[in-house]
Amino acid sequence: MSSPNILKVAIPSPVFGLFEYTSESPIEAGCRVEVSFGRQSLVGVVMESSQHSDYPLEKLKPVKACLDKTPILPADILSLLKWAADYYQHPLGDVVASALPKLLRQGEAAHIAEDIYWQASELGKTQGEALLKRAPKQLALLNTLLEHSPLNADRLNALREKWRPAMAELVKKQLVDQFRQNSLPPLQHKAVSPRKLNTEQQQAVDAVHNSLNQFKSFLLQGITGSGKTEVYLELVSELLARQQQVLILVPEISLTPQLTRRFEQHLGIPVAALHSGLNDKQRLNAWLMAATGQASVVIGTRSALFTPMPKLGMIVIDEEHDGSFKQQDGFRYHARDLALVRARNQNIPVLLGSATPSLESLYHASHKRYALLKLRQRAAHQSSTPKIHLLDVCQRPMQDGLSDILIEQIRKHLSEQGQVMLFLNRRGYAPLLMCHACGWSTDCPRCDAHMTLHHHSRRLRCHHCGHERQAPSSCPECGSEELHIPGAGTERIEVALRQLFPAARISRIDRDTTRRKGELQQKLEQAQSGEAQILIGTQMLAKGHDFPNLTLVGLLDTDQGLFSSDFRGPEHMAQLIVQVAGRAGRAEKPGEVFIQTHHPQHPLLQTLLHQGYEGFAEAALAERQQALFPPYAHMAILRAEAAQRQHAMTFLQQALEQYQQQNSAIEYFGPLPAPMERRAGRYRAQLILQSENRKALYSLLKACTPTMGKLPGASRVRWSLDIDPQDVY
DNA sequence: AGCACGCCGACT
DNA sequence: GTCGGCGTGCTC
Repeated sequence: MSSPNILKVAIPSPVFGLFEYTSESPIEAGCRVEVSFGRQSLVGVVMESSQHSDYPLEKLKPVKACLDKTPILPADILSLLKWAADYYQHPLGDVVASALPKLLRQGEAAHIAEDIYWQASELGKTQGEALLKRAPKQLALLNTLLEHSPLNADRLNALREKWRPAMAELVKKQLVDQFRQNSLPPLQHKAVSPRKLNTEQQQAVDAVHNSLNQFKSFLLQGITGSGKTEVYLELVSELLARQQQVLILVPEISLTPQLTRRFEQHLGIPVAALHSGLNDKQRLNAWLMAATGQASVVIGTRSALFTPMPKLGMIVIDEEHDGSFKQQDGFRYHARDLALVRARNQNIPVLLGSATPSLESLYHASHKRYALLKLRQRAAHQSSTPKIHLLDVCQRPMQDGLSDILIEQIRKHLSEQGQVMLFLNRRGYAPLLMCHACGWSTDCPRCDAHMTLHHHSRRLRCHHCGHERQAPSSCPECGSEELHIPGAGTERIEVALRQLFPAARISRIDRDTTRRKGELQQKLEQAQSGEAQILIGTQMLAKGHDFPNLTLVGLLDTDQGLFSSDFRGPEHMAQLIVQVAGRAGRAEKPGEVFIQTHHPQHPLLQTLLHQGYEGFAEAALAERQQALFPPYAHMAILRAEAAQRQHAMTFLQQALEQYQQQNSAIEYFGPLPAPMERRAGRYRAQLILQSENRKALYSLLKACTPTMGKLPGASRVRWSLDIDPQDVY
């Protein structure tokens, strides 16, 4: 009898380190195993197998079952996950779990589900047109099949509506063959029309092209409308010709469907999309298609970074400055940063694209860590950069957050058949309700925040914890009926606009009006078709959408962004302004942008206006350097929340003392209560760690984090460590 | 995170 | 006398 195999297994549980099990037969790293863990049964992933164990052999349990014959996570993904768990100091089991689709986490078989496919038959190909003269719907469907076949229900739904009755007829007439199979049928590539690239686009393509099959990072900085997507398309097409795969990461607010369609149309191949709109089964299928190499292109949000791709040749991060690449809870990784690690491990290029690159990326570009590729020209159908006006609203007549000048401009642009887009980063009707007689206001009972008034539902809602109640019609403190409604949110703007422009078609796009699935998509299409004349929305309207008829953009309140307490506040504000300004204007219709502010002399606005985003970035980076903020220093935040303020603070104090015993070159700020201390009834505090020496910070955290839970105060708090935090909130 | 064990208050 | 509150500790 040979000695049993010892497996080191990553368990989906918040404990640091691996757990060892025995197995009669050897099991490869990357396979899932079912194991008993304490009293529960869990699905874990084998990370290593060996013949030796430091743990007493008789205490090891045998694995209950091996779920995969071959690894579902290949060696390159396993090593990326190990690296990430170490860098972000997060339990490996949890990290590994986040790389798997839910169904695989639950132990489902790693097979692509059997599906029904339809394909034009020989008869259909030759006789279809003649036989279907009097059945135009069936003929149209048959033509779709001839162009794209074979197709399954998912893809047919994407291409046509109400196709099932016609399909049934076609099958009955034997013009279409129907068959089941559990893998994607061989793809039919359709002819791809060549893209016309301008000089800069071609130079960008060439630069990346010359670095295929080696690790190199590129920052593609292209102003809005300069055709970054064309560059991606050209490169992807080149990689497809080399039989390689491409991974494209996009921000969370769903641009995926548009981009997916565009890639499918231009490349003539199905693209595996991994975004929030999928159900578990679809997600698993898309993941498996990528992992088996059947899907050549994967477009997905943050977590798609961990998709196994055996022939990966390039990674693209679109809108690389976007905050949604950073996970904000649990395993707090940054998909853009990890994409660089993956590309380096696999020796492939990585392309970061943005009109407004993050200051980090510009910093890396200026230190030659990234090659900078610039697209300065707008494509032919685009107009020159729009004209930007700072609108000083001090002392000006305002109506529900709209200044008289802006209202006049809206009127003018509407009369000239232009489309208008207004931004306000505050949803609801008004940020609070206030008693004119006694000063009472609608404070949330569970948070240090006001409850927002929602006019339509006559309710008050806290946007931080979800607490909700009926809006009172008189003051609950003094009974006065004189309730003051200060400030404006998107809902109020919408109401005001409907009164001012009763004939205009107005569409509001924020979290309240796009709650249901597909609603955002539908509203955006309405906006793109020009059906909506005035669009009012929050940030979600700002991301990457093209509105062909848009001539006027208004930013209704920039002041909150100018004085944000977060060190990234100015950067985000500048990116928002540049991104939305870029949406305005076309060749025949120049665009105009109006920025309402009480602080037109603010240096951020002045620099941005006169020196552009690059001038702003340079100034902002100089400020970061002075204050020793990232990217000039490395930062981590230890956060804690508890039912009592003192519990959170005490725990962080204990952690600080533990850190200080290590004697590193680290600066500490805190422990301090969080900027909004109370949220959902819990008190939050934070301890900021900062150092110019990344290694020092890393080894300090590595030494302390795994035992952090053993501190005496730890049981009273929920704590988390955020490496390279996005926000200092 | 689960899920136990464990030692003190108000119920049939 | 028990049911159950959540503090504490462990999981190969």
